Amino acid sequence: MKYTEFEQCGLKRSLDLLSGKWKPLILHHLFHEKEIRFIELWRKMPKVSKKVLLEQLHQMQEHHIIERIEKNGFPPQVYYRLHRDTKELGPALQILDRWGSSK
Amino acid sequence: MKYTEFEQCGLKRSLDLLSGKWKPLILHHLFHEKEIRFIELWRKMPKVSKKVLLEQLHQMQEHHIIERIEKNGFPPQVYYRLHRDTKELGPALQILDRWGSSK
DNA sequence: CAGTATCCCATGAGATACTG
DNA sequence: CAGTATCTCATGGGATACTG
Repeated sequence: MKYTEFEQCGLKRSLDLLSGKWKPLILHHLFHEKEIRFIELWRKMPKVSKKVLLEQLHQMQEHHIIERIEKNGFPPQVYYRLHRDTKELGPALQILDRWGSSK
Repeated sequence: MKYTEFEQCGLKRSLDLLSGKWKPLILHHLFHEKEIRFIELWRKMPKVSKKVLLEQLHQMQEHHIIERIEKNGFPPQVYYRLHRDTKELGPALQILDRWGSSK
């Protein structure tokens, strides 16, 4: 994500990081469940292809918005949860959630 | 903006409405200045084409995020300001602004 | 189960010129 | 000054099949 002199606006940065077709939904679920297994998350979002859901998750990992936890064994078990820093956003996201529901 | 059964999440709705390449910046300016003339706003964002800036503004109008005020005369004078409802977002956007600056 | 590899397409946004 | 009209292109995301 490029970040030039004219885009040094924290708000833009945040919205860029949090937007994306499925990221808000992912956040929504992770704020409710704390830790979700990949397959569970996928089931809650039936219209995304696995590829795209993984893309979104990987981007969010890169940006330290979520964390990936792998538990060894077969079949593989992978969980996702919010990153520490992201929890600060709780109050903000709640306001947005309410505001968005009335729009 | 389509809004199907699987996307009925206020957070998604909000982020969809507020994101867009230049919308966060527009919000940033309007939260600081209350009312800005189009040409002024454009000058503060030198890298957008007029067409695109207008597109973003018009979408934000449609979604009742901002208001357009036209003052008669020639040359035309058009101002933009936040819509009432949008001001509720102040606290949320501030959190996001701070968070985004540290990312 | 979790993740990759391909191929395809719609849409957002850039450049530029024009108008009332 | 504010706004429209064209044309162009990158990229985000969809469908599907495959792998460790």
